[in-house]
Amino acid sequence: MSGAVDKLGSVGLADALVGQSGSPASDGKAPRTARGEKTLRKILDAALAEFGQKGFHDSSIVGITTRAKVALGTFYTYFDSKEAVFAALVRDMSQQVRDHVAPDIEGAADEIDRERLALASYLRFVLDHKEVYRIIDEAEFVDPAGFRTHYETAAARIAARLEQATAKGQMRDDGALATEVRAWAIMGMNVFLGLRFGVWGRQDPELVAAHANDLIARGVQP
Amino acid sequence: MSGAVDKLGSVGLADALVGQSGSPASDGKAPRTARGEKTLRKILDAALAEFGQKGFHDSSIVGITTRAKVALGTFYTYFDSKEAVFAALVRDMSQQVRDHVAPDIEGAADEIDRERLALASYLRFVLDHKEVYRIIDEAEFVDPAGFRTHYETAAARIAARLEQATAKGQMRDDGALATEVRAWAIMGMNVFLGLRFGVWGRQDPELVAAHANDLIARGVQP
DNA sequence: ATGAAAGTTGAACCGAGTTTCAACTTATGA
DNA sequence: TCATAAGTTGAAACTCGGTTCAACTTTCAT
Repeated sequence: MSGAVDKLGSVGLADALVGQSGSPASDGKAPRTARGEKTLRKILDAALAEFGQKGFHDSSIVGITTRAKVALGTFYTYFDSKEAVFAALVRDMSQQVRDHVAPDIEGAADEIDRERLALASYLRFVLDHKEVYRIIDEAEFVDPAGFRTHYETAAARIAARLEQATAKGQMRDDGALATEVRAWAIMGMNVFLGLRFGVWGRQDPELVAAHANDLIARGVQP
Repeated sequence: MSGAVDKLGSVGLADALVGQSGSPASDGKAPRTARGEKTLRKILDAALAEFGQKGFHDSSIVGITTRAKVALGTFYTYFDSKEAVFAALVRDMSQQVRDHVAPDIEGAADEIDRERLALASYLRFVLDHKEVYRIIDEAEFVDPAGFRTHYETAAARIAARLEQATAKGQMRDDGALATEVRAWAIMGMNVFLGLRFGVWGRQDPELVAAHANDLIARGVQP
């Protein structure tokens, strides 16, 4: 619930700044020593907590540096602005979700059941990382590019799995548009079930995922 | 695209302030004359445009009053704060969506097809009122109560329709949880398809709705 | 017609929070 | 060991936009 980055097993600190491909906003901000690396991690942890609890608007740099137990000015050694930390965080969190779900969907009986495992895994993740859910959602307004990338990437992953299902004859082939519609539909489903049964209320992830998967597999027909 | 409130056929101006049941934030702010009513409408129209284009953070009261062509101080005759207009707008927009969809789903062949009509109608709405989509989304952070009410109400409406479907033997009865899961799943689907094929891209609503409804009705099975 | 109520105006106030910066401390490697 | 680079500090400058308010104008009921 407290949601420190290291709790989630943060991947690549410098990466959060520099991004997977190319530079984000500015360079020369990456830490050059182990000491700096540690400070950067403290700031990211603090930012996650601050933004997750108060949202972007009500969060402040002072709030972040206080939590991180560093001086105000230190913040600007690693980030150009409030928006910049947020963007770094979005990239990081987006990666977290991916890395959490990936191993959980490996041993799937069939391609459709894989989606059930994915949803269950995602729901479990939301259940103990509500802050992450919130931050990604708020990215729609604070870091639109990061937001869009996050969802387009996720949709592409789902679509790829659906292609697999089609190839294996486990899914009806209704053309490319159908596949994309299904991918986005499944993603929207997952996100809203996360909101309803992970953030606003609590419910057994396996149960919810089972019902949802039933919908995907057979629809609602009697 | 410009999205004036009157373009949407705004319902109850005073209602937007006072809310359907009870008072929102403050009273004594409702206009008492036709002149005041007109000014309030101008401000709400301007606020919709401003928030829709720039988002809450980058919007300003000055921006709103300039668009509305009224003095800065006039704003405070009708609203207590920036948050207050936003909340009023959310209530209003939430109503708009409902009122737009309702008539479109009346002549439905069967209960499941009703969901197709609902989605198609919603997609059409999003297509020419992107601002509304954005404002409701941003409500998650600016007016959480309004946001939650909007989606819980919408989910309840979908669930009620699904009950109907079950009663008529057009839907499998898998218990109460299944119904709620389905309702939220369908809602999430609709929202994300709106984002993908209405806000970010454009696509024939009827086509998208047909594919999505197919998923709901029969699932993806071969 | 006239006075009170409703509505309008915009300059000025105000607080809050971001960002800068020059002095200072710690680490590193030659 | 010493010089240089990296990192840290926090007070103060700066910005910006929300909010207030007292004077002024319009409307409307009597």
